[in-house]
Amino acid sequence: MSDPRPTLKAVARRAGVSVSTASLVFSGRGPVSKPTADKVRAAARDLHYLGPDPLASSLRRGRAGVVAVIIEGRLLHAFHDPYAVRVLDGLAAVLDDIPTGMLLMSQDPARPEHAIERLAGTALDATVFLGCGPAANPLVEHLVSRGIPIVALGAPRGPGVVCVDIDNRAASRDLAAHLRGLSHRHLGIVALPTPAGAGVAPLRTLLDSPFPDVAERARGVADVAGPDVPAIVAPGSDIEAGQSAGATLLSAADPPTAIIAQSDLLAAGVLRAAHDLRLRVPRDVSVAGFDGVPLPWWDEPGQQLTTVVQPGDAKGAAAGQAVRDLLDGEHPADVTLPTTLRLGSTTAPPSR
Amino acid sequence: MSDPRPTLKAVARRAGVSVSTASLVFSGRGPVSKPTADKVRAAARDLHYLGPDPLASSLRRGRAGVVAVIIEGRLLHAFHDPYAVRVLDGLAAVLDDIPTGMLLMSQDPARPEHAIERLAGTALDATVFLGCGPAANPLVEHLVSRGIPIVALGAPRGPGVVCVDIDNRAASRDLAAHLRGLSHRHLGIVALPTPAGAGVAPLRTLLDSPFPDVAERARGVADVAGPDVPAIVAPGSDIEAGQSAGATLLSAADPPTAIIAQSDLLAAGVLRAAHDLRLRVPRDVSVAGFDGVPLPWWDEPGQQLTTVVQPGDAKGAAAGQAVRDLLDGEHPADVTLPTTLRLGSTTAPPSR
DNA sequence: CTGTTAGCGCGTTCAA
DNA sequence: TTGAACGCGCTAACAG
Repeated sequence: MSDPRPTLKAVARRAGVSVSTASLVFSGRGPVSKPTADKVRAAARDLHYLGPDPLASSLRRGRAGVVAVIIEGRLLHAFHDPYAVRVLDGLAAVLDDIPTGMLLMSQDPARPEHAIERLAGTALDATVFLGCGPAANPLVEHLVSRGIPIVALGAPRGPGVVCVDIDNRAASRDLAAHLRGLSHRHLGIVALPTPAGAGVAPLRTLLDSPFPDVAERARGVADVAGPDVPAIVAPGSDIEAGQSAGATLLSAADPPTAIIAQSDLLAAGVLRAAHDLRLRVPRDVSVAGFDGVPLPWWDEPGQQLTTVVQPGDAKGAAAGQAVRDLLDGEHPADVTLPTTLRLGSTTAPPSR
Repeated sequence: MSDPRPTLKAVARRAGVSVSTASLVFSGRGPVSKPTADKVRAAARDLHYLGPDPLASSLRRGRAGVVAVIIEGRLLHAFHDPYAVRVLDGLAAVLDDIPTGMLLMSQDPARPEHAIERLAGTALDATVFLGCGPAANPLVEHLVSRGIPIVALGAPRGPGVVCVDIDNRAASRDLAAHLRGLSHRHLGIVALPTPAGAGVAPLRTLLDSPFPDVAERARGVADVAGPDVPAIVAPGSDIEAGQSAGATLLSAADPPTAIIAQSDLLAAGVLRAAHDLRLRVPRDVSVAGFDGVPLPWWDEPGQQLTTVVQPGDAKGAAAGQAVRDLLDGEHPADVTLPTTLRLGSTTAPPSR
């Protein structure tokens, strides 16, 4: 049943060669005469040898063939976001060529130390933070002192961390400028969820959020519309969260004529909230998002969300490249990817 | 910068004890006097020793602390499906306790052998197939001969594979019976995507599909409504695919009065197709799905898809338990989880 | 082109 | 309770 796996030594002995020669046959690195190689392969077949033990091989070469992909919070929530999935897909494509696998690790924000313990016992060549977390993370210190390269998609930040991101502030600024250009004077913001937030507050309170994407996107809007724009932190990252936050903003005494949500999923929720309140989009209220993910139930011909399109797959791929370079001993620079403002059908001049 | 990591030996020497003693301190297994233990820990701190090297530790113990999660096709498509994500989340929760990480591996259906090569070079304790694949998979043979335990969620099948699944046939049969009970005589099926399918064909052609979920769900319907029900294989697993398949069925000369889609996402597409054709659901056509995932843009008060609800998280958790048992040397039996038929607002008696 | 010699860093006997 | 020796399975130098 579970007989011990044959070893390279056994194969070598049966083939009448030395272990190192057999090793060369399987790794394909050194020059081996064809007859010898064939003898070794034949012996391997006889013994049902399936190649070098990855564990031993890893120990010897000092490479695990694994990068950890770290996700703040539950997998469930991260992968609910089509944008995160897209990034992961782009990352996978590049890592597959190294070749290196992706080890999924979720970090419970409630007890970040648990993640450290798990990480300490795991063989890793590098780590990729999928982002959406705070700028500071205790994992970083651990990884740095362990000498493990770190690539972050937006967060965390820090020395020793290669950062792949977009210019959140500029993109947000362009979006806000678009709405101002349409002569919207009453904006409203639905921010990505953070543990802190609750209730409507001036945008100013978000400018120093420990979450870089929240803070920078807020700054972009503040650059154009000032720091007093009413903002609400969404209670989650999904459509329902956007719906409830949108409902709050839109039911206010003097409701905004345009709402900027910090993600498309949240924007979709705002659209629903508007619908619930019998408000027409974009006639009664304009809505804009962030990410540029497909919203199949909304993006029909003639119906498309105004949003900042960021290249999820390119972001993943860039992170993969950074990992590759780091593993090659290079020191890749931070990457800032371009975004485009997509003018859809959900923004128009205010009717009042 | 990247100075060599301190070794256990170095720590032991500095503490004035032997390596094995130091080892006991970190593993916490053997009895060590408190003063010695403290000395060792102090030495570790001085040298910035962060615990045993996971690679070396793994080699010695013969455990990698990793299970591979195998996904047919691109990550992008798998994770687009909220159901798959839910399963993964349930799995993660259990594996976290072992503790074991999840290594994501995608298997390109176009060249399954590539996946074997990648697997052969990866240290693994067990594998979990996330399902949605054909019953036969060349990876299985490789894994079995390597002695690596396999848990499958529906597919692949085979000796040496622990299968965690639902009773697809019975669940489907119940669903079909519900529609027949409403006196629907003209059913239509939108099947999960398979490489083979194209165009409308009798249900009979699906009964022997190499994809177990497709075949069994088809059988369930055939049990009730016979093998001549018109069926179409969706060109993908997302909403668009369901929409195009639904459009085809509904534009036929004698369109069905009720459509069963083999997933909720496909059903959502069918709903859209009906909408496009100005058909009211459930007045003009009934629509049912499979999975029971939240469709936030559809599930409003008074609007809920009729579907088979299967417990995604329980399925993931059961798979995790099976992995745990297998790693403990036990031989867990196959698991069949219960489903429930949820009668929503998308099915009603036909009006013609 | 092939074989010999050294480890990679750690866990686990077993004897003291 | 501690320590010395051995080996997990493989690969990178070097020598021949």
